[in-house]
This record gives sequence, C-alpha cells and structure tokens, in this order.
Amino acid sequence: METENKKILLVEDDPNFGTVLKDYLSMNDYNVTHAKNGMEGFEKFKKDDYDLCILDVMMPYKDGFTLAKEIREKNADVPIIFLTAKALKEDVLKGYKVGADDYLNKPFDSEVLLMKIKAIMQRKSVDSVADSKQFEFIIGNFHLNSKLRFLTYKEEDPIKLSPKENELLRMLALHENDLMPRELALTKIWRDDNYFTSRSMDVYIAKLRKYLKKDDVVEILNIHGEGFRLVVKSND
Amino acid sequence: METENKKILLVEDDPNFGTVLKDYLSMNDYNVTHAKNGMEGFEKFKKDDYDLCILDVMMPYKDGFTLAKEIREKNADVPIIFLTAKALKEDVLKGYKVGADDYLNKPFDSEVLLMKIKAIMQRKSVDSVADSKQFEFIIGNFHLNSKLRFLTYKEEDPIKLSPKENELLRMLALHENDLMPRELALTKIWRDDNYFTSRSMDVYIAKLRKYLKKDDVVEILNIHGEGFRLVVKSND
DNA sequence: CTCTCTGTTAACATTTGGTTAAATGGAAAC
DNA sequence: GTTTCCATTTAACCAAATGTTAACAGAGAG
Repeated sequence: METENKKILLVEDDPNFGTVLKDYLSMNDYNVTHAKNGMEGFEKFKKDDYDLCILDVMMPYKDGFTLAKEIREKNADVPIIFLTAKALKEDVLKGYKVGADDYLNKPFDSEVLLMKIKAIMQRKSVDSVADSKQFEFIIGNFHLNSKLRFLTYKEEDPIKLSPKENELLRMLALHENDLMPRELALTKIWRDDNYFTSRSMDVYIAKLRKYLKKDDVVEILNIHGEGFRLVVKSND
Repeated sequence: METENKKILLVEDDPNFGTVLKDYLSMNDYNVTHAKNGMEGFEKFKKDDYDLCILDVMMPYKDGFTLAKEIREKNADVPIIFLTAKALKEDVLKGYKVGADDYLNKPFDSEVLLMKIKAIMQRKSVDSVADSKQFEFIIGNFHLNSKLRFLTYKEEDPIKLSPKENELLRMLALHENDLMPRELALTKIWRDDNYFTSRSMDVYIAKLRKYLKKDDVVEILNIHGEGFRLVVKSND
C-alpha cells in the first residue's frame, strides 16, 4: 500500500555508532534522519514531523533529557526511546518522567530495538485518526467525501474515485473559485514536478471533468501555464 | 473513573516475591490480584477486566508466553509486562511478538517498574477512544456477541466465530458505515503489517462475507488501497 | 506560422483484492 | 506418544483497480 516509511529522528553523537544504527534502520525501511548533537537534533525536529525519536542520553552541550523536554514542549505525543551506556536508576526514572516510551542500555541487540520500535509504532498508529483535516466538500450539486473517496451527485449512487482523482479534486475544492497552481498539485500529490507527472495530471483533470459534466454549474477551467480553477457558478 | 484504582493482574509463582510485589503495588494505589500460576491467572483474567497484566515468564504448568497468548485471544488490547530472570534474546523477541508492552529482567528496581506502569497506563488512556469496551453489535439482522464469539442471524442457531474472525468483524462493526483502515486491523489484530498478514486478512474478509451473505442489507465493501467498510443499508 | 501547453483516448504495467486449496502448527483427544 | 482436529497462514491464480506513458489533435501565445 502507501507504506510511507515512518520517519525516525536519531540523535547520537558517536559518529560510528550513529551511522551504523542509521544504516541498520534504513535497511529496515525506516526513513532516518541523523543528528550529531542535541542542538542539531532540535533544529531538525522543528523542521519536520517525525514518527519516533531515538535519543542518546550522554551528549555534549545538550543531553538527551534536555532535548526530550524541548521536544515534549513542541509535541506531547511523539514516542521517544532513550539510549544510554550506563544504567543508573535515577536516569531511567528521569527518562520516564519526561515521557519516554522506552529505555535501552548500550550495547543492545539491534533486533530487540527493531521490535520495540514496531511495538511502539503500532501503539501510536491507533490514535492517528485525529487528523483534523477537511474531508467533505459541497461542489455545486455534488458532495465530495474525501475519506471514502465518494463523489455524489444529488441523490444518485456515489461515484467511486481513485486515490489520485480524489486528491486532485480535493485540492481543487480547497481552492474553489480560485487558482490551484499546477505546481502545487504536482508537488503535493505526485511528489514530483516534471513533464510526465504533468501529463499524468492532465489525464486526471480530464477524468474529473467527465464526472463533473453532470452539473453545468460546475466546471474546471484552465489557466494557461498557471494551473486550474474549479468554478461553481452562483445560481442567480 | 479517574479515582477508581487501576486493576492489575499479577501472575507470579514465587510466593515471596509475588507477595512483596503485590504489597508494593497496592501501597501505590493499584488494585492488584495475585495469581500463583498460569492456570489460575487465566481463570482470574476471564472473570474480570484488568487494566494491566504483569506475567512472570518462568512458571510451572503454563509459562507466561502461553498465558499471554490466551489472554490476547480474549483481549487484544490489554497491556502486558513480562518479568523474567534470564534475558535471552529469543525470549524477548517472543515476548514482543505476542504483544508485550514491556519487558523487565529480574532483579529489577521496583521504582522503575512503577514508572513503566505509569507510562503504559498513560499511553493507553490516550488512545482509549477506539478501544471502548463494546462487545455486542447489531449488524442488520445479525447479532454479534464478541465475548462469546457468536454471530446470530435472526433466530437461527449462532455461528461460532474463530478468534480472528471475531476480532475482525468487531473492528468492522466499530467503524460501521465508515472506513476501517487495513493498517488498523493489521496492527491491532495481527500485530504486524506486512504482505503476508495482509493476505491473511483478505482470507478472513472472504470468510466473513460468506457468513454475512444470508442478509442482503449487510455488505463488506473494499476501498482500494485503504481498507474495508461494513455497510448496513437502511431499510427505508 | 510555429512552438508550447492542454485535452483526450487507449495501451500497457503495476498494484491490490477475491477466492480456493493446500500446508503449517498447536492443542485436544485418543 | 500419536493421531485428529481446527485455526491460521501460505501459495497460487485470476480479476479488478489504478497509474503511467504514448500518440495525436487542438488551443493559446508570440
């Protein structure tokens, strides 16, 4: 399926260990960003959304706990795993206090780490429903349910949209009566902006127009060289 | 709700250690039930609802893993912590495979255990939106009793569902008329999301469809690449 | 006019899902 | 112990859904 690789932020100052660990996780289909110290770790954390943070406790300048606290201020939910060489009890407690999800003593078995990551991701993936995005639109006499990928005209049976059709129409609806730049759809939906994806998008515009033909107050207009415009004529 | 002490099932065959641990947890405001072996543990688990299970791995008659598997058949969500004297890697992996939430080597510090318990309880209370304890469903002319794993059509004899059939149908029913993402069922029921578990799930969807065929107001629809939808047509 | 951009159709490749049957493996029964 | 049973997984094959690319026609802009 989509299987967008889960993103992991790894903050580890030992370059050898860090690189080895990063490679190992990457091999297991995680998308790993490696920061060499706490400062860098926090910068990277602010710039992107991560599914998991793995923090070394002992680091110069900014230790793992301090970093964890900063991360928690920005995001109360992201799971955190601490890595540490020493197994001091106070440290473990401190870790759980700042909201650790797990705690591993170096050296540890990489398979065990992998299992823990899996277990944690599963736990978290449950409550990811709370995506407060917009999934329903009224477009003239149509009703778009973007979650079920249904486009319904009046009381007729819903038309089932493919993922790309759905996302493209949603993107147009988000800009209703306004320009939706080609580049936006291409980078957001196709994740690439080149000749071929552009042609592909045109094919999808054609498909959408075919669906929307039922209602003549709805139209997708082209703005040459710029993008498209989903127009809903006011019923005056 | 808040004030009600969380219930912990402690299964530990060493009477000294078990009693001490029980007392310690009780002093910290947990409501602890102590079972002396796997059999007793399972009996007690069936008789009551617990917020957490702490299982010793090494026990006569029925070890912690076996017990955990039985518990998982009854309840896919309850957190489990394993206690073990030996730290064999295979054991740790085995533990996570049956859905452990954590793993502690004896001897361990009781404060650490307490922290872990706290952390786990917190996690569970966050995503408890979905795992509302609902075990009975009306699905068109069917009645699903998810505790007994019975699916009953009108007044006919109940169909006995296997554990997986039951969990899957329950998950669909919890999302009636809405999308039930593949990934949700896979991580919750199969505890793993890969090609094979995905195919296995498809097999179970086929089985459920066969059962539900009796009633033509009930249907399991697929949303390509996303998941399934249990639809009950309104009888208007 | 000529070049680029857009509209449309159809062929194709790839991914995902439906179904059946056989293999596996663990627990219960003998 | 071994056999039997049953839930589950794996395999295999086919069908459906989706997405990409090519090809060509037409529109817009200079």
